[in-house]
Amino acid sequence: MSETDFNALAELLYPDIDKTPEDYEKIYPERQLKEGAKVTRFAPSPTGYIHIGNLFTAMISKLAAEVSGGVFFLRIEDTDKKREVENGVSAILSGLSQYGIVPMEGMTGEDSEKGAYSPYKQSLRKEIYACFAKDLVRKGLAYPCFCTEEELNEMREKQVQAGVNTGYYGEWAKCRNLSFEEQKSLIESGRPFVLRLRSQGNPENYIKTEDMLRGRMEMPENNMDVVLIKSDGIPPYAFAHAVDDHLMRTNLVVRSDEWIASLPAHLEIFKALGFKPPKYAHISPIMKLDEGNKRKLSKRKDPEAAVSYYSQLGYPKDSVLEYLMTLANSNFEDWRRANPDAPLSAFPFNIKKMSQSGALFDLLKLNDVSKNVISKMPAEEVASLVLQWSREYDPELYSIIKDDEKYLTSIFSIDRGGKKPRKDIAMWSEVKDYISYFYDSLFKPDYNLPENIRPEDAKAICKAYVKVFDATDDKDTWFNKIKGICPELGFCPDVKAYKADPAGYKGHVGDVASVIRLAVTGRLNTPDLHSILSLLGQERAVNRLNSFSESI
RNA sequence: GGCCCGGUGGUCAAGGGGUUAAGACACCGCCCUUUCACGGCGGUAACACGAGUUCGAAUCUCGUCCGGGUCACCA
Repeated sequence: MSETDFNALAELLYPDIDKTPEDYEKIYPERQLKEGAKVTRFAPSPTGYIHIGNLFTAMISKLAAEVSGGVFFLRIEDTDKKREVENGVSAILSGLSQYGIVPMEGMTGEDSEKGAYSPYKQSLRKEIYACFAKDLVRKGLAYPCFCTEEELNEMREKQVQAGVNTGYYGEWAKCRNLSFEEQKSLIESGRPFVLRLRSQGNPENYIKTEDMLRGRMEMPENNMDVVLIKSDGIPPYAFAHAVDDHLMRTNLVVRSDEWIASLPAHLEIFKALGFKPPKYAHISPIMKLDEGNKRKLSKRKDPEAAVSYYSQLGYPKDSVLEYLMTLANSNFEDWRRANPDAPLSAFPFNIKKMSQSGALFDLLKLNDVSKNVISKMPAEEVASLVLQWSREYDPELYSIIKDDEKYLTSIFSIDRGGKKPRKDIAMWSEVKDYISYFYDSLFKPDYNLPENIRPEDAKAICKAYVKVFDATDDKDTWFNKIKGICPELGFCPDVKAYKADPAGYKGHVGDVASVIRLAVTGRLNTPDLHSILSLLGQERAVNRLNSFSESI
């Protein structure tokens, strides 16, 4: 085919496209940013709720932009209408914003956006893609392919039988060498077609490329005549990626490492278009252990893949984010210990320090991180987050706690603050059980007396204690009273003295306290007992002591 | 299967020719302590395997094995 044929073909294929690539270069000029500033994007397809891996990449992209003084934007890749979901953009936006990720530019709602490189939704960029596609046709680097699905399948079968690589390439690429007349008549007859890249690559040649995390990589050149424009006029990922990221002036593409395999094709498309490719950071996906094997978290199979899973269980957003940070940069934990109160954004994130192998998602570690996060929150914040969470996910709990936020706050104030705060709540869904004994409607005790205490003694302890108990006592007075009833009950008020002579007593003051704790809370382990008793107040505490001694 | 990327304790990982091979989570023990938690101290536990280069290899090279990814008009 001659140059004039290419031009004629281009006109035939895209008669309505008047703009040239140069026009778009002017419309979307180079960004004026300082040296080294990274322009990154998060580019999901609106296929439903956001995946924890998506959140991870989004967070990394945002961080990379932030630490370099660059731009992080959101582009929606809605080029596959089959997979699209109603309100997909909103789902993504709300998923992100729940975790404090607000793009600086791009889509802001189902049909709204901000920024000078619009539109940020690929389905709205059809004309732009067509313009660059037309340009490639003109240059002889793209051609229409009229093969049907059946033909393609047939070809693939033959390739499998012949033991060669599958795909549309080389001599298998039937439509690659159609004459202009053939193309013309097929187009004019209305046959559907896709536009393919006329690959110039030879897999015996290797391309060298540099990945931000992996360093040098060598891969065979692409020789696939990949699809640039689908029969519906919309490009698949590869072409849209090249055009959009070039025009939006993205200079760092952070994406999951499953894209590595298609990098040679992407690079060839950039080259064909005359674009300078961005830098790439291919990050490893988050994995899980499934019957002894590692595999990528799957949205379909694994509930913990959806970010909603964590909201439902009530992990605070910072817990998830901090956990993800420990996976992203392993020095994060050291930094956090050194800067316990610094905001996440103060961390000197370094994308190059990211690990190259996929990390197993570790819920235990998440819990630990979360306990730390929650332990640092003021009681007011805990109360308000619990209220917020329960309103959505546990209406029963909400109805019980909603009317007295002050009381709720005092519950969470116990052993909070100071240098050694309690770390025993990892997620809000644990709270109901945790605070149950503070609410009569939740208090369903199952008294299990420790083996070393006889029921008669437990009864005697309650009886004696009720007589001296005063909910308004300060802590010292309170404890002294407990010590005070010890001797008459046969218990030792001093633990050390008891240990020196265990045979001389029924037990020690700790055992007495345990009985009181059990009577009042229904359990053997609780936060500070004095605070609990004060909060419960005289009447409720005494009632519980009495009903305890009746029921054992 | 071809191609690509990986492989340090159970998990996350530092370390890139000489280290007693960090640290965190989990687990265990002790201490503190009216319980639990917190905190402190200590412990169990790792360089996939085999060659090579080298005085010396977790580190460099090759091979093997294992794991992951990818081979669409999906992203």
